[in-house]
Amino acid sequence: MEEKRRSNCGEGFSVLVVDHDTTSLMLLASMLQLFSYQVTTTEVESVALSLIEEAKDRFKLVMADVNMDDVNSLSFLRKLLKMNIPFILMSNEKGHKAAEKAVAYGASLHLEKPISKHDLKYLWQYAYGRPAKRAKHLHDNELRTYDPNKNVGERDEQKKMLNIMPPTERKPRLLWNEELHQKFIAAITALGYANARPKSILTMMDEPNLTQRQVASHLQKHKEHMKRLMSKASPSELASNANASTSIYGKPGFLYMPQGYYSVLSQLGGHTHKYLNDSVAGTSQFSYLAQHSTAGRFSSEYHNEETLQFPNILESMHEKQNIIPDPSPSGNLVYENHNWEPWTEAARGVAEAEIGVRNAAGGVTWNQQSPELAQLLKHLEEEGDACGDCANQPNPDAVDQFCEWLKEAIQGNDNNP
DNA sequence: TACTTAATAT
DNA sequence: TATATTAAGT
Repeated sequence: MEEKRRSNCGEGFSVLVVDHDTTSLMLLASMLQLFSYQVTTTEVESVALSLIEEAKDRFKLVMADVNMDDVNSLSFLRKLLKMNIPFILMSNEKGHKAAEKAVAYGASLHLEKPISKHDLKYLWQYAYGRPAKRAKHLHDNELRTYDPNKNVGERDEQKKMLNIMPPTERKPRLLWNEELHQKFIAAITALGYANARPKSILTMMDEPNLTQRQVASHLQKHKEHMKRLMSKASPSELASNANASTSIYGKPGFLYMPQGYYSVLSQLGGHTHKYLNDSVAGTSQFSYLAQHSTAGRFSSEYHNEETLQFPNILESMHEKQNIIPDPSPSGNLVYENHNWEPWTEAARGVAEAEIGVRNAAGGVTWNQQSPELAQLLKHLEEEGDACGDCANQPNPDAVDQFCEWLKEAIQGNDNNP
């Protein structure tokens, strides 16, 4: 009964055996057949290759006893790796050294000769390894690829063979805590969204333990987040953006600022936002903003009322877009170019949504239904440059100019409903 | 090469 | 779920 169960555990599993020594080749082949493996044999690597090429997916596994100091044999192994065919290396050599060498060349396993039946029973499991990956990691000296699906015995065997530590001792994955994320945001803000590339972000962040890939991954998620925010928060806004325009100061729901004022607003930074929130505390006027900025886990985790990033978003979106007043009599704003990347579009939408405050109906009247801007203006005129703990104080003149513009914007919008 | 995106793995 | 990696394309 034992014999019967053993006899079909390799059922339909096709193995190619390569061994210069005909005797051991035949011996192994017959043992494999005991377990119902489909066996093909050859003494020569080149024949093995042509057999593989004949039917690409035929062999799930290659077992080979090759001379690892031989150039031909090594190129054979390399080709196996390239084709992602797992292979097991066999040799008469004993001990860790041989095994280590074998695995370094990408072998899924090293078997010492003579091969026993016991070695072969679960051979098929090695077909699911990823030799190329394993080999590559070995070269990096960071073996992270234990197969947790292997049973304990095999794992131990592998561990012994490789003389390396278990996965629990691998480096823990990076946690993007708020501080790190803020650093990331600061970097892409400084670079400008349009120029924010993983490499430059990483340089800017100056975090020695951070890798470019990690930054790239985070950047990807960040972009997706911006997109999501955009589609959730203002589903119809892009459409109305495209054609509606009511004054030189904005389209419905939005306030567009000339170039010079972005940096002012940026430098006011969180203070601006905090003021706006505080100043309307208890009113529902800013409920949209609050809802918006805390929607979803990402924002609530990284943003609070004091750390919203919208001025920075505005600044950087401007770098790319160069929004200018249209000199034409219609007075409409135009964009110099329209090649926003989708996610930049999203960032812009978020920023605009937070500057231009919408009422429940989705429209805006700056001075009547959005007292925040008027209050901001009032605040700036009264306290202007008294920015207190503000690290990078805006130029007072710039603030004055901004106030002027803001005043006009409020009135102008009123004049052009 | 460095980058992006989508898909998938962990 | 968040982060990491891969695949495939520019």
